[in-house]
Amino acid sequence: MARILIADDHDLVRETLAAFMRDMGQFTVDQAAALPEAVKLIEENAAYDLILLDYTMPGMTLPDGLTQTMGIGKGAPVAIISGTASPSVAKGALSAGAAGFLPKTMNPETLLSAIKHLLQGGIYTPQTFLDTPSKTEARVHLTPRELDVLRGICEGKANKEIARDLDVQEVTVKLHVKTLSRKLQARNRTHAAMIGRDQNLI
Amino acid sequence: MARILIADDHDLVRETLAAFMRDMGQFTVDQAAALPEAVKLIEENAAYDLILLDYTMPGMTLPDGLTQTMGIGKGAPVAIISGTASPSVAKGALSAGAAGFLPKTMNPETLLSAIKHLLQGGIYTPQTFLDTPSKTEARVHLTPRELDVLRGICEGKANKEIARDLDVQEVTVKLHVKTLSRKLQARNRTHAAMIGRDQNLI
DNA sequence: CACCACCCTATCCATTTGGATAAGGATAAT
DNA sequence: ATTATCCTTATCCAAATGGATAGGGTGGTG
Repeated sequence: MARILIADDHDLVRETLAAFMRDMGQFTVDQAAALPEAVKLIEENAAYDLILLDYTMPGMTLPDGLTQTMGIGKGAPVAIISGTASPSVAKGALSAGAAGFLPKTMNPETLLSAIKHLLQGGIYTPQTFLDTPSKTEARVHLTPRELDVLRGICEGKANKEIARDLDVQEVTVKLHVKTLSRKLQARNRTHAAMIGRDQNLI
Repeated sequence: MARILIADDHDLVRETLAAFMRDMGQFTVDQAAALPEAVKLIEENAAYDLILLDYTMPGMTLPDGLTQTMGIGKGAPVAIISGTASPSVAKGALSAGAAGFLPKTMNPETLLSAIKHLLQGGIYTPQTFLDTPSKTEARVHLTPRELDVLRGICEGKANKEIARDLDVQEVTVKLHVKTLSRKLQARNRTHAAMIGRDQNLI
C-alpha cells in the first residue's frame, strides 16, 4: 500500500484529493495544512512513497521548501500541486528537483494516472507545459508600472489610451513600453504582449 | 436533503463527484452511466432537485437528450458536465435550456458553490465563458493567408518581414492585417494577436 | 550622505502601422 | 456565364510606434 502525504492549506481541496485517493483503495493518505506540519509528519513517519506540496501554502517557498522536503524525504518523489498553474513556475519546480507538477484543475482520471506514474519514479508534467523551452531562463522582473502598461498593451490599447488610464503622459508610457520590451526580449509591443501572456505576467 | 442525479459514463469521474457531494452531507446522490439509465431513474424516482448530465455519455445528444431530460424532470434544473469544455457547446446547452455548464476541471470548492447555486434555481456558467461575448456567436473564419499573417504577427514580426516570408508585397500583408483585425474585432495587430491566441487559431 | 531603483517628463526623428480607395487575376460554386 | 471569394498590388495620407538622449523627482539602503 503506497503511502502518500498531501500538504495543502485549503481544507476542501486537500480533503477531496485525499478522499479520492483513499477511495481508490490503493493508497494510505496523510494530510498537512502547512509546510512545517508536513515536515514534522515526514520526520516522524519515516518513509512516504510520494509527497505532494501545495505551491501556495503557509511556509512554502520555491525552491527552498521543496529542497528541504526532498532532503528529509528519503528519496521519495516530491511533486508540487497548484491552483494557479504557471508554466514558468512548473519549470522552476522541475529544475529544482521536483518529480512533477500537478495543476488542481486536473480531472480525476488524469490525476490518478499521474500519481501512479510518480509512484513508479516517473516525472510528470502536463503536456501544456512541455512545449515551453525558453521561458524559465529569462524569468524577468517587471516593475509594477511596467506591468500596468503591459496589461494595457495586451488589451490592444494605444499608448495614448494607456497614458490616460494611468494618468501619466504618453511619453512615459512609451518609455515603459521600451524598457519592458527590452526586458522581455521582445521585438515590439505585440511580441511583448504575447511573451507576457505566455508567462502569464498579465 | 437535496436529491441529485449524476449521469456520467466514466466511472471514476462519476464516483468521485458523487463521493465528494455525499461527503458534504447535504445531498443524496444517485448515479447513472448512460442517458437511458438516467431517464429510467428519473421516471421511477419522481423528483430530483438537480440533474447533472455528462456531455459525452452513451445516448447523450445536444440538445435532444437535454430537452428530453428536462421534460420528465418535473422542473428540476438540468446542468451539463463536460471534460472537454468548449464555450460554444456551453452556449448551446444554455440556450437549449440547461441550468448550467460545469467543466470537470473545476476545483471542488467552485463545484460546491455552483451546485448550491443551481439548487436555488440559479444559472451557472464559469466566468471563463462569460467574458467571451464574441467567441461563441462570431466564431470567425480566417482565410489561410490571413492565418499566415496572424502567425507572423504573433511572433512579433513587422509587416515587411511577414511579406518577405510569404513572398508577397508589404501592402498585401497590410491588407490582410486590416481584414483579419476587423474579423476578430481587434483594435490593432496586438489585440488581434491576443484574440487569435485566446481562440487558439494560431 | 551617496547610491540605487523606480517613476515621470521632454524633444527630435525614423519607421511602422492603420486606413481609404481602386483594381486586376485566379478559382470554385451556382 | 455569372457570382462569390480570395489573393494580389498600387497610391496617398494620418497616426502610432520605436528609439535616442537628457533631464528631475522620490524613497529606501548601506
